[in-house]
Amino acid sequence: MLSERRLEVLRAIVQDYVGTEEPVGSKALTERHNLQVSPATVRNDMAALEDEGYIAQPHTSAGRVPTDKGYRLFVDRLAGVRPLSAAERRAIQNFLDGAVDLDDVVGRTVRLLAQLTRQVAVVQYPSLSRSTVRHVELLSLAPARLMLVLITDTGRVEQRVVDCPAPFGETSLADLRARLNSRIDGQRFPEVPPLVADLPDSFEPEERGTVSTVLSTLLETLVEETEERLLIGGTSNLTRFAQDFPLTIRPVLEALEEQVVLLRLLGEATDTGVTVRIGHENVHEGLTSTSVVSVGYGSGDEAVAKLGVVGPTRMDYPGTMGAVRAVARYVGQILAEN
Amino acid sequence: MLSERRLEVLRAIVQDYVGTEEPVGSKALTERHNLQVSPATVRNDMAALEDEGYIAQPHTSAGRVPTDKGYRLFVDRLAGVRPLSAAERRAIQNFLDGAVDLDDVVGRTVRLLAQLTRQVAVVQYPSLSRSTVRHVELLSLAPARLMLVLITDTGRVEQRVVDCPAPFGETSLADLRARLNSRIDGQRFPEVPPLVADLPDSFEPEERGTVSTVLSTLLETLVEETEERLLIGGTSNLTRFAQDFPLTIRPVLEALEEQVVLLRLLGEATDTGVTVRIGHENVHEGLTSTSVVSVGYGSGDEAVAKLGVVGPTRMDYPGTMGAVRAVARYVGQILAEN
DNA sequence: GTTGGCACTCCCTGCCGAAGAGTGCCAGGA
DNA sequence: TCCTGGCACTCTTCGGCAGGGAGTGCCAAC
Repeated sequence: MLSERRLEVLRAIVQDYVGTEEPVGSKALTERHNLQVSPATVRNDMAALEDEGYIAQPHTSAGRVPTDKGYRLFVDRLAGVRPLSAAERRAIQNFLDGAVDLDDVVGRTVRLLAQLTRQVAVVQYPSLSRSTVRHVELLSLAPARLMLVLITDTGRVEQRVVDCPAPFGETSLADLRARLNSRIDGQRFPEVPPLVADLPDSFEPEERGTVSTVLSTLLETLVEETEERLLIGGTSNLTRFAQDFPLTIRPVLEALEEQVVLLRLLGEATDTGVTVRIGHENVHEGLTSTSVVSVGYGSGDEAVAKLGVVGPTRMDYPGTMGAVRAVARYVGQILAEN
Repeated sequence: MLSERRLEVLRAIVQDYVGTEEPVGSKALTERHNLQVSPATVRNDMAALEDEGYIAQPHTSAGRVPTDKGYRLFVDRLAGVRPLSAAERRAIQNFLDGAVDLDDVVGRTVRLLAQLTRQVAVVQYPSLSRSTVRHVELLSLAPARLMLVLITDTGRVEQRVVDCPAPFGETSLADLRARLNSRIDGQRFPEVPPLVADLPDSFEPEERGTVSTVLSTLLETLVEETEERLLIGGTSNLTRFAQDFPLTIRPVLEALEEQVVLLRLLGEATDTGVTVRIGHENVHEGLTSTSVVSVGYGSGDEAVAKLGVVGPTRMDYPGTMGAVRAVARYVGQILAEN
């Protein structure tokens, strides 16, 4: 078990390294932190921390750098989440309040997050699978062509063109529209299929084909569009850690272009609190030198989507976690208000 | 006036430099290109080209590199647009054919373009200002709350929530919906305002407030959303020219995050053909060492939006122009089919 | 107008030595 | 048992310097 002071030394190393971006030595450490012991003592502690795998030396006779394991300990036991200042909170609120629609909310969120954390921000669109149906609309585009519009409680809108097997009259259309809405309004997506299964039966035989087509398109939309969309921003922040540049940044940019990878990254976030994945804890190869800080957000108690940031393992964890948590909270409020 | 052979030398320099990414000398040039003259002669030609400002030396006793002016001459007079191979064309067609809706079309296009050109791709969503109204839908969400849905001929859907000054009955709603559609269906956006100006007058006094609110929201949407959205992709391709890395790539990434800058870039593209902006021809500071190849695309004869790629001035212009043109053409077809 | 020859310039690489930062270990003291 | 000062050692970094290579510019000859 590590003594209290050794933990303190680790904390100091992490803080200094995050600040200076350079390996930190024993002398500098005693000068900048009020450790009450001499550099020699710190050296002993550092040797112990190194034996345990919490820190490492880039080369003999260089200072120490935290390992992934060291950051993990730091995040779990040595650091809290730094709350944002009142000014920052006001800025978030003001910025998000200006949004006009869902796209705008997500767009603003990603910019805000990138700016606050000075890192790459990733925001997932509110997932359809956990949202509820607010309204289904059917429009006639041509005698045998309809447009299906699906509106969710999070403000998301999906539309599909439906080619009907036979012409479908306006009155039947209004009828179908009304019945559909009365059945599935307010329902969650997974609950929809059984509720509409018998709808074709209540129509005239010659209309059943069209009704079935409409329904299967609707169900397809519900399933397909559970495929989750993402927005990312702030990639230019990657250039801030410019040292081992091309080698580090390339795979990260590539990983960020793959939705699948990102979704899995965010997917690991739990509903309840801020999740941090450090370095090699990220399975994807290109991201082993980055950390991901993510959290769920939603209009109510339950998370409907996730958001987070991706940055170097050498990041300001307390500040980043604070910013991510705060942004998620405000976005949730905004969604709830609409 | 430059002699035929000097133009040939310039073309050879551009081609070699694009291929090798290194300054090209007289000897290598005579070896790799069938110039029929000796290195010494080429040196004379190079000196002349340098006097005219078409090429430059990074330093004394290095090879020559094309200047922006050199690339310009190359693009304008020395190179054509390289058509894509049949296999490439098939690949484009297949890839785009799989798209399910407008978002998907744009998403696929940006990925395709990035992959084909191995550069950063930018695709503008079909602009609302040149599209026509296909349908307007009004839904009642609550007694005094409506949702306005606007569907365009390019398949784009915009929605807005409207808070009404007074409750609005279902029959009035249907009435308003019908009148709106009969007036503006198929109209271009700029033509809409005069067509609906007198609509409130034909309603009962207590309903006029709501009708006006709906109309102003509609007009706002038409104007606001002429604010054009963009999708970009393939930023990891920026890492391919890894030499003067952090300095070059940083401002480019920053520029790419600013919609305004990108819109202006694409906006310079003419409707008719592929436009190329080389190096300093781009006004934005961060993009002076990049070239932009862009073109308009649309479902008919007229361009409804632009797309293009951003890459180093040292790029394969004929191939890039060919790819951009081909992709634009196929996207236009896809849009026309829907 | 073209060509071969030749001197010159400049970059790149590797090598060397000095300086600096940081460590590990040891012996002495509380 | 733990802390401390001292000291030798290691390793990186940086400037200076020489050698090799690539490419040019110019000149005289064809």
